[in-house]
Amino acid sequence: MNVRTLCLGILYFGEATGYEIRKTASEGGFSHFIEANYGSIYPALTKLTQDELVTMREEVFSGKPSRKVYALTDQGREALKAALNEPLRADIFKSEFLFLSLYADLLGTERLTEIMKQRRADLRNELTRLHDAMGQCDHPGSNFAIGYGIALTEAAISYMATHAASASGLQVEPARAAE
Amino acid sequence: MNVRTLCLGILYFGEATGYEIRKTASEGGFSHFIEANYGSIYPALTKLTQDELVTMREEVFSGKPSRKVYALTDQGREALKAALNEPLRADIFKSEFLFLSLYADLLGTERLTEIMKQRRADLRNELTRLHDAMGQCDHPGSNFAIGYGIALTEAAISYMATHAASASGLQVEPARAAE
DNA sequence: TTAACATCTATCAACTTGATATATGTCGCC
DNA sequence: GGCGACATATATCAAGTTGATAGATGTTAA
Repeated sequence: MNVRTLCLGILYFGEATGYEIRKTASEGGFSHFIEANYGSIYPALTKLTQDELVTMREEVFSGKPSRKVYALTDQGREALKAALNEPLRADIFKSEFLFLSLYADLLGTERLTEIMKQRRADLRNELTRLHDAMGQCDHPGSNFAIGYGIALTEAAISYMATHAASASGLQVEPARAAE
Repeated sequence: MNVRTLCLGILYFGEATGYEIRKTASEGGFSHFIEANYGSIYPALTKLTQDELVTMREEVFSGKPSRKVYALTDQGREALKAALNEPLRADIFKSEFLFLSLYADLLGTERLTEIMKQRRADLRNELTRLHDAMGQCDHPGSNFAIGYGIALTEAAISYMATHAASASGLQVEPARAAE
């Protein structure tokens, strides 16, 4: 899925500026499965405007930078529908953390401990963020997506907890804590 | 993390061709958290050879296409260590499936049912693949990474199972199956 | 008042993706 | 034997994305 479809999808929920689209994608309730940067969003919005899938309205204020508010057209709504009926692509998951874990023997206990601690903190924060997002939202589709995120984050936290011993010393046999 | 570091990391476990590196990254036991294509691997290997972080040995066979076997140098091993001590980047997760779930009301029951069914099948396959990978491997770091994948895949399967009712008709209130 | 942070636009080099092309070997099957 | 499908192995490239940066202004807290 490309950023153009992503923009259409976010604009489906209401008009927005490029800045707001990025915020929704990268920091909002959906940020656990979406990502987009300015460098792809702004060109996408320009292209979508040209193709008349969105409209652009510039709000100009004296002595303030203007904002460009984009909104979905009927054509845009159809294009979104069409895109949603394309063959579904597989999820993408990339984890530098897991990559690092492969090289535990190169890392040293201190670095390893720090990484594991950081990861546990990150997961807890993510879980809080997701619970907040769930609380602020009663749209069924969104709840399904956020719930999925919560389920996976909880599983990750649980895995980290049960593997903490082997995690801080991966070179040691796992799951044989105290012999 | 860039593809150069990824190549160094894979070559740490032994020499390989570009083809094999891609296979390890995209289909091997680590493919649930790593990804790389020829278009990034081949340029990366060329650069790494120039920088003397890897060596290249060309195996020529008469009447067979030659293969270029790459191996880590001592400098390369140091470069890998250095890269592993860089600040850790956040995981990346992108899911077209979850994105789609946001627009359940645009989709129609049939398409939605098909997607959910497909996803359950994909998750089961992924779990099998991970269990196989776990069985073929007794390196502690790898087991930790694969175990993490198994834990999250199981959580996803479980979530799909408990939310199947609301999933095939997201426009309906979730978690109120049989009233 | 001053620094930090938020809103909003936009750009761009470097990198990655995804598809494709080329050549040959191997395996199963009728 | 021959045929098609798949595996090994190289490589390229347009199009798209990332990640960092720049610039202008507003707001908030110390």
